[in-house]
Amino acid sequence: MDTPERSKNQINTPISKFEESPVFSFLNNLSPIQPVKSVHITQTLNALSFSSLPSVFTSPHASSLKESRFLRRHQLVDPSRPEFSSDSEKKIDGNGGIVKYAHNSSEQQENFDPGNSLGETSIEPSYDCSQLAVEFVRSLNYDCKSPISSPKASCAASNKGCDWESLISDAADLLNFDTPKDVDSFNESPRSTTAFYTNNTNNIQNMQTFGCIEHQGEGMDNENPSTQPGEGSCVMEFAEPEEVITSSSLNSECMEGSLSQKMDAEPVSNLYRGMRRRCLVFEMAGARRKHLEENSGSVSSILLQSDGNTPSADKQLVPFKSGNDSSRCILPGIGLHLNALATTPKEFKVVKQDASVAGRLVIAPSSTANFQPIMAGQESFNESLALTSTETDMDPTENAAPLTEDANQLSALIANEEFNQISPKKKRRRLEVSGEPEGCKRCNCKKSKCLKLYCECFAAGVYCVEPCSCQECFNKPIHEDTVLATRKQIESRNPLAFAPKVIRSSDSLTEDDSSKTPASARHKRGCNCKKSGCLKKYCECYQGGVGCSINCRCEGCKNAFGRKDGSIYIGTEAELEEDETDALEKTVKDRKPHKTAIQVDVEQQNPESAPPATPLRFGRPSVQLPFSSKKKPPRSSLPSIGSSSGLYPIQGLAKPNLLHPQPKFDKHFQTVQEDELPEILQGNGSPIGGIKLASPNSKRVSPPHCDFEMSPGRRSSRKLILQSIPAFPSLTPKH
DNA sequence: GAGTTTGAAACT
DNA sequence: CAGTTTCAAACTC
Repeated sequence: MDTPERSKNQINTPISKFEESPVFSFLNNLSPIQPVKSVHITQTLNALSFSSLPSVFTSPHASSLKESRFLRRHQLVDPSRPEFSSDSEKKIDGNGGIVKYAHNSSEQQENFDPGNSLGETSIEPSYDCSQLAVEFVRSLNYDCKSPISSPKASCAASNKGCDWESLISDAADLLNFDTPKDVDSFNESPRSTTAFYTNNTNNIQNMQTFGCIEHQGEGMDNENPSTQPGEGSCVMEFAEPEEVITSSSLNSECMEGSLSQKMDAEPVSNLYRGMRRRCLVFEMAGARRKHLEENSGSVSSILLQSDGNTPSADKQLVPFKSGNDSSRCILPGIGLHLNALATTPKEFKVVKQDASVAGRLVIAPSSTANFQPIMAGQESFNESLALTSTETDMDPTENAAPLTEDANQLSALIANEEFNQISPKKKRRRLEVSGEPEGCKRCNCKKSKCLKLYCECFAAGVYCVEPCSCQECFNKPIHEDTVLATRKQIESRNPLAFAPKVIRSSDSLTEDDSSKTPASARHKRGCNCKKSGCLKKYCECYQGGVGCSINCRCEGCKNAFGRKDGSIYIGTEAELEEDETDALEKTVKDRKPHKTAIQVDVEQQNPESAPPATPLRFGRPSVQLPFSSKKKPPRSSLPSIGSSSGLYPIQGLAKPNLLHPQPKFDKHFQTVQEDELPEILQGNGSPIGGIKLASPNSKRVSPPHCDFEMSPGRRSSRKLILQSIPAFPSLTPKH
């Protein structure tokens, strides 16, 4: 797989959905070249794109589901680093949903030999899927506005697609998912979400000619001399694509029409030009497969043809590359997926987003519950965009332009990355200043070797990337074994160690109760702040954009997102003084939130009506308060986080989240599906659950009962939560 | 950019 | 489980 040939192939795939546009022809000429950068290209595929798809299509659930299903690894494009390059491959086991990171290492390469399994198992069918995948990617990209086209990503994925079985088997060893469901889903589902994507631009032409996805694969093979049947194709899994297709009612007519349009839309958005990080994301397809089966529609038939042959393909990991920082956050893509996952009730299993960071590799969470919030904010944002712009996305005219830009911009993007890499800190600051989400994580570890939870990257389940200024870093693909072993060790100590720190109730719950209140989201363990008053990012709750809860042992909590005591702060001694000072703020703030609450209600009632992009949606009402007047908001951005969980009903999609720019919040927002959430969390866990937004004063609407109820006994809830979490373990890889 | 503060993570 | 140490982010200057 890692062979140079493949890399070349990857590069070629620019995909095209430009067929009609003159640009397309131009690209075709160019495409074959860029083998080196191909990696970048592959990376460019963002989870975002995937996430976006669902948004595009009306069914929110589907979207959410998809995200959950995927394990993603994001890689930043780094020409200098082979590791991140196309070489790294992702594999998912059909059975176990096992994910393995393939590295450049010879071993892995051997496993991935293009010639091997690919051709046999899935290639033909895969083509169909590939197109779908491509479309998805494009659509996603378009939504996300990631400059990099899905094609690249697809290519990377596809290159190794041939070896799926072998890969899967290997991967299985590395990562095992406990959840039987996933496995079953994979096995059972005839369809494979994975699609094989041809690298060559020529393929695009073929596709055009054929007009149908089914034919695409063939055409591609024929025309592309360079691409070997097995090798050339890139495997991508799209949980969503299928859904999308079904939802959209893809017709045999097809792919050309709607799909091509979608493809066009993908185009790279200018937005992505910013820094990019490589993120590898592993997604688990299992859940999604189930979903597919259920949805198996006309479209599915098309897709499935290939899949049926290659069940494993579904679980393949897809490398994504986020176009811009936001994208990086993978979580943009990732983030979205994460969010979706959170929103999605049943199907999602675990995804780690490194999410936050676009460019990082996401390590499959050992624990089922692990969703890394990584780009959640961005994702949400993307989704929102997608939702709002679905129509526009479909518009071919727009798409064409972006694509061309992508090609041209690719070099520029790479340059940007390099530039960014140079000074991580500066970069970060820039991003923060600019308001970009921080989804991408960067660490500055000096002693932990990035193998402890001190390391944000490690804690997020992602590999350190160049932007990191860590020393003696072991959190790199090269040391995969070490990383996995360490993770395992840490998890043995604390199964929830890699679980999302912030848990918000899912859609169903949120819609009625919690959703309206910021309280819906809460920190898993709660904070222990003593001096910061939970008003600084030292506080994990605050950092995560959520209010403190019963679980918190903080002193003098003033968390703008919600005090642990509830709306009424009975405060600790010291706070009384502060309260006075805050009084003014409150007066102003309280009203704002109130306003927002109303708006929220409206949205909930008419979720579709409200445009996602509206500023209001960005943040929770409460969120704004904290930063108002006196205190300056945290550097990065205000945590709009909360908005997602509590305020906005997640119905279908977490629209509000999408808009949220902040990375960290997003990151924390790893969502857990309602179903999955322990009852405690859903109900008891968030004291707020019962609270209604309407309360006039409450900047934060906390249920009155909280104050009274907050007895020490309540804190026990924390323990309960932990217990509940174990339910997710299935996701954790077995070793 | 260096130094300080802070609280989580790790250790005892 | 509590106390202490270590660590790196967040923050300040």
